[in-house]
Amino acid sequence: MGYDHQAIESRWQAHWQEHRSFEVEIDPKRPKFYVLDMFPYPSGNGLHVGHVEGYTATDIIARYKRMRGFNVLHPMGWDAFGLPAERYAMKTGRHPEQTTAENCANFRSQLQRLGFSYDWSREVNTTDPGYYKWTQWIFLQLWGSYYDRDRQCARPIEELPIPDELRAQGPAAVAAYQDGRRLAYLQDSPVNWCPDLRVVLANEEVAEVVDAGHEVVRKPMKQWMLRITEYAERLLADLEGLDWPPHVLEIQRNWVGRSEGGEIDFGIVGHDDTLTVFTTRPDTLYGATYMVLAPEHPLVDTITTDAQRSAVAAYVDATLHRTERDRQSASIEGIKTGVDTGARARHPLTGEAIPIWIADYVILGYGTGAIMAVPAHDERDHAFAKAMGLPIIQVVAPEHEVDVQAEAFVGEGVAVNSPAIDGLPTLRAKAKMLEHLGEQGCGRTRVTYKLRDWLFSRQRYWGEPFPLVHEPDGTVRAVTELPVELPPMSDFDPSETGEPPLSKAAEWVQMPDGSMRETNTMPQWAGSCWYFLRFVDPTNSSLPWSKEAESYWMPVDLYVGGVEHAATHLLYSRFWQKVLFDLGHVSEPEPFRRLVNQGIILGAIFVPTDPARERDEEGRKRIFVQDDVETHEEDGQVHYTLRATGEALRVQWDKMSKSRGNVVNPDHAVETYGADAVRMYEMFMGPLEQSAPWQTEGLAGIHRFLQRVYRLFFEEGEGDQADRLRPLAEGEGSERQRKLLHRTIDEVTDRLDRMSFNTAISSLMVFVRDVVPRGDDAGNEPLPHGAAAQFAKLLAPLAPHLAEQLWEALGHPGSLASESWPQADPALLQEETFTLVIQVNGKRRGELEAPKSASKDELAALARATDEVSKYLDGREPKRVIVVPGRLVNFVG
RNA sequence: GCCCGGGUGGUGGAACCGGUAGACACGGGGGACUUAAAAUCCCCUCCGCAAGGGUGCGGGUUCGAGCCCCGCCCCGGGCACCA
Repeated sequence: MGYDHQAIESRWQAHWQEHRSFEVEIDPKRPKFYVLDMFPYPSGNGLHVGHVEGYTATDIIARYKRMRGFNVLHPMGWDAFGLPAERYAMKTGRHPEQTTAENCANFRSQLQRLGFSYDWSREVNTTDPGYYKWTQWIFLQLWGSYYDRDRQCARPIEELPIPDELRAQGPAAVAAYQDGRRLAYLQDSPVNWCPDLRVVLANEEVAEVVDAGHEVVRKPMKQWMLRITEYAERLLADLEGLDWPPHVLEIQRNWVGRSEGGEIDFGIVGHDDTLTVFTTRPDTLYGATYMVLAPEHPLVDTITTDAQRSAVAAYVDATLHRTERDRQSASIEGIKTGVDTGARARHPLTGEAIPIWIADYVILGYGTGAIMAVPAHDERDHAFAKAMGLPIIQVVAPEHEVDVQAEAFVGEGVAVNSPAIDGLPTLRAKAKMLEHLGEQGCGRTRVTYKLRDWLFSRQRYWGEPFPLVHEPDGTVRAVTELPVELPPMSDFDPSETGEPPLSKAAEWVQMPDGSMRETNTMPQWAGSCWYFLRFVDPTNSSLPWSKEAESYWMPVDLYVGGVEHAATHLLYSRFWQKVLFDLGHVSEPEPFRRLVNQGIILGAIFVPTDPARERDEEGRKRIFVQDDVETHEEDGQVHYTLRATGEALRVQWDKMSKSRGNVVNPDHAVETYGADAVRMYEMFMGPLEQSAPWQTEGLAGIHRFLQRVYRLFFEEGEGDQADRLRPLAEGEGSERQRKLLHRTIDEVTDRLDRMSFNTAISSLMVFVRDVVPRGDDAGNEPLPHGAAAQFAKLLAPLAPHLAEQLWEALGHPGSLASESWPQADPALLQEETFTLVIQVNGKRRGELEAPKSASKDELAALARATDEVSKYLDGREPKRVIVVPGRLVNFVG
């Protein structure tokens, strides 16, 4: 019969399911290990091999840690709210609830066929009212809190101190005061609106949508915002101490975008208003020759002179209608536009009147939305000054000559033309200037962040409803009865003006008491911001999670997923975790201790070798898939040609995508080669973090290895007879076999600890190759029973089905999953001799077997006596002899 | 432009703390078994006939560099009017 992967795999999958092998409970006596995958959006296309890579890695770790005695939490669920289900529904008329349920079932069975050891009793689904009840509950925690800047933590809104004069103005004033400080608040301001998708987007989402070819414009709308900016400093500081890839830490730091500088107040000629700017270069204040406000800046209206009013209005209007793409490309080309408001600012030190402009290179949301422009020392200001003919004054002098009229000098130097700070180097000049301004009462140090508040409402149907109602008097009230369920609807099209689909559910919106429900829904991130918390206690109906479960299981010890979530999901999750931490709902300020990003699995496409033929008549790229291509070899080189015409092609490895047609579905591979082979191949391709091409030949190679393993244990039965376990030797076998076994145990253990799965597999391959002598000596050292059993255990995390089969055949009842991990005997890892490399002048000239116990002098003497050394020293006495015990001897002469 | 990664055989990749470069596979070549093929097993496979040369290129440190330092080139990713 041979290695029948289908029979073996379905048998053990059924066994695990039947025996609930991977279900876990809190056990304070045992150390816990929480290993988590980024849960998938269950799309209609099903799982692809890219998902499988990350899931296999976590499964190996989960199984390994179980065998090492840890109580392992390894759950899976579905991030099932989102736009695709809704769009699919619009196309086909099938309700998202229906398609989502089907897709989840499909994903689950695909995952089960791969033999992943998830605790399925903990499965969660973000679209389940029993789940999103708690998403809504967390939202109400945010809505019900404010950020106490003195204590640097969130506190219930009831604890917000109300100034006496406000209290005197009555409850409406108090409510407005509170609403202005809640961590969730309504804001009426320009948002990123995508007319194609009819949806508003968070800042983090804009780039992706623009890349997909959609327009994004800025449009004023009333939106729910989350005050993530209050957490900027903590989101930054707490990155310290996380075991995350440096790359992801950098992305997070970039998003938070901390910068230190100062605020400077400018008076406005003829007005009482103060114009405050943020700058990182207060030392260049004397070089400020004009001011720039963001077009949306609230002061624009007040200060614009009548002569300039129409020009300013036109510019503001144009800015609002410019797309993000426009502004991006303008920035790359360095094109600057703007309009003079006619107003003049009073320089705080010189008293000079300098013009105030508006320009869209200044952004309302950053700093104060206004800048002092120092064209001599800022490239953008320089470009603008050149374009508008504004003066450029040098106030920083580097060691070498610079011409600031031609080009901005942005580096450090010594302050010049700056009476208050002349002669000071930049760093000290900055501090001195702020100190000086502080004394005058017109400046202070300040830290700003690029991070903006998080736009949290979407005009979609398939998302969590906000648990809020609007009273007729305009106040907002929380709904205490959760969940607020989505009303059944069949028409989800948002209106062109951006009215959410839920506004059409008239009966649902209208509350009996006359108030109206909020009709926006939450973004897809909401459900994924806290799912790792729900997994610790997924069926709790009275609490989102019990204190006990949370403090036992959290934080996540290992989190594996794609790097595409580095800015969004991870930042948002950390933010929610911190709010929950402040309010005492969780015990840790950071949710994910260790993060690993799996690489992308690449699929093959074929393109013409001839560059002239890369595109067809219509200018489209000509790409072909495996099925179009014929492969043949010549001189050991593989050549590809187009089957139809014989045209020469070359292979190109590209990210798998449906449009390119190079997606590999794991189901087919599982059927042909088996789940164990697919899992092992994905790990054998290379380091987990690295991208690698999917090559069927490699998968077949792993399959062959598993067949070899099978044959190592079993001999084929004759006729209808089942395969039989080979006659095994007692114990761990010969000295050679024992040494090999214990070296393998040692290596595999070390390599799994380092998540170096490809090299762990190579250790197993060496064991299988060498444990039983081949050829004529085959009968001399049969496979020993003890070694076979320990090998089965080593194989278990990587190829769990086959490992179970082997374990059972060795006479062990039950599953191997809860057996203990083998331990290497240190005595057997010690070799008595080693290969001593002999070098002369750093070049390798020979080697010999030397005893481990030999002293440096003895090693040198052994090496000195060899013919090679005499030959290459050619009669000279070595000037120096370097001996590295256990490694080499080098004669320098 | 700035900031992170990374460049090792025909291919995927090994190489711990600066100490035998190319483990383990894929592909290729040769052989055994077979009437034959498949499957399986065995041997060879960085380049070179050899001396020797080889880890993107040029230099440096060192007895010794894939690994450390300096200067480039290329690939991947992130950020990008953030004052």
